Amino acid sequence: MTKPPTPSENEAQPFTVAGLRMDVLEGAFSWYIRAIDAVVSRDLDQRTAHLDVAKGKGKITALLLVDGHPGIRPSQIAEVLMRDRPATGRIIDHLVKAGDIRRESDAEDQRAQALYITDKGSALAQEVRDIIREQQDDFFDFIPPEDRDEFMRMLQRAYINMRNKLK
Amino acid sequence: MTKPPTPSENEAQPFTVAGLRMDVLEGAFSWYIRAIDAVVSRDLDQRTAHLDVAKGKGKITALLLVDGHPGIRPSQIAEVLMRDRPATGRIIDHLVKAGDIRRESDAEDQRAQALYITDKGSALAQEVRDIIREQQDDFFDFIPPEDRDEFMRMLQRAYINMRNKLK
DNA sequence: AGCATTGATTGTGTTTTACAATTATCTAGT
DNA sequence: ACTAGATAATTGTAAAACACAATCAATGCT
Repeated sequence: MTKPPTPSENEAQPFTVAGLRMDVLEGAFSWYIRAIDAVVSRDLDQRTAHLDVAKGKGKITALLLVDGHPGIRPSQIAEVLMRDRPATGRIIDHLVKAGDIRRESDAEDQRAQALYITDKGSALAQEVRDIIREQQDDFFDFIPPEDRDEFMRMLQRAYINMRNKLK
Repeated sequence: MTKPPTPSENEAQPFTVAGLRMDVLEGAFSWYIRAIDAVVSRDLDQRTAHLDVAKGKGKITALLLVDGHPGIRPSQIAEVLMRDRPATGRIIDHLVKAGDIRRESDAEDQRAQALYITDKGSALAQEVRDIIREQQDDFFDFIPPEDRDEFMRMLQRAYINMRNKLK
């Protein structure tokens, strides 16, 4: 690939992918967010391929939420996942069929369900947590530990900020 | 959104969504990345709903790449998008039918195509860039300008690091 | 010339995803 | 207490995204 004239007023490193300068993407946060999401998601799919939560768009989150919040309702999970209730219900179906969680009817509200982790699900949750930690160590090893906290705070702030603006 | 049900005992709020403590998600970068991606993507879909590139999973990137790299090949776009060639080909089909780009056959390699922006596409690209900039200003206004560069560098490093590990 | 490689398209089947409609339960107002 | 409206969840369905296999054409290497 020929070396193009470097952009005059742009001092950011014009880094390339497939021989293409990426500065044409307007240096948009959103593009990198999406790309990182794609890589991380695929990698996570591979690492969890042998588990009930494989190919997870929301199964992992649902499992960990139930594990950490006994008696949680499907609608609460839906809100965290930012999915509608039907989609969330099917994720829960899947986990129930696999024997990782169980449904009970909420004592305070007969309409609602209360979800609880099973022994099998609890073991699975622990396994998933280990996998997530491994992935984090592998992918973010270039960030020194003290900067990881900073990065995490930045992501949390972005997430909170965005959620607040949506309503 | 549900009402905040926990102004009772805790003052060091550990960060909740829908009344649920989120620390059960293992403080995983990947979870926040995915959530932010979902919010940003939906918002971008709304902002571009009236354009040819609406509902874009890759159309916007493809358009900007062609605009910034005259003569680019579909396979190069596929590599940036991290999609397979069939998926990329259909995105290009869509943009060609809409009259935003045009195909020519590459002079150096008769198998390959060389893609060029049209006047219509060029105007669209400018419009898209404006929208992206607006979105960035809206969503990341909580980050002071000097920290935005830092955040951006962090994202770029994460992206590069991940891509390198995939090979 | 022969053969493996690369660029691109078409076709197909699976999986997501959102939306509408339905049932059951709760809450509020009269 | 009773009705009206809101909320929790499920089922059904249609549209869209996505990956994989097969095919065809052009290139390059030996």
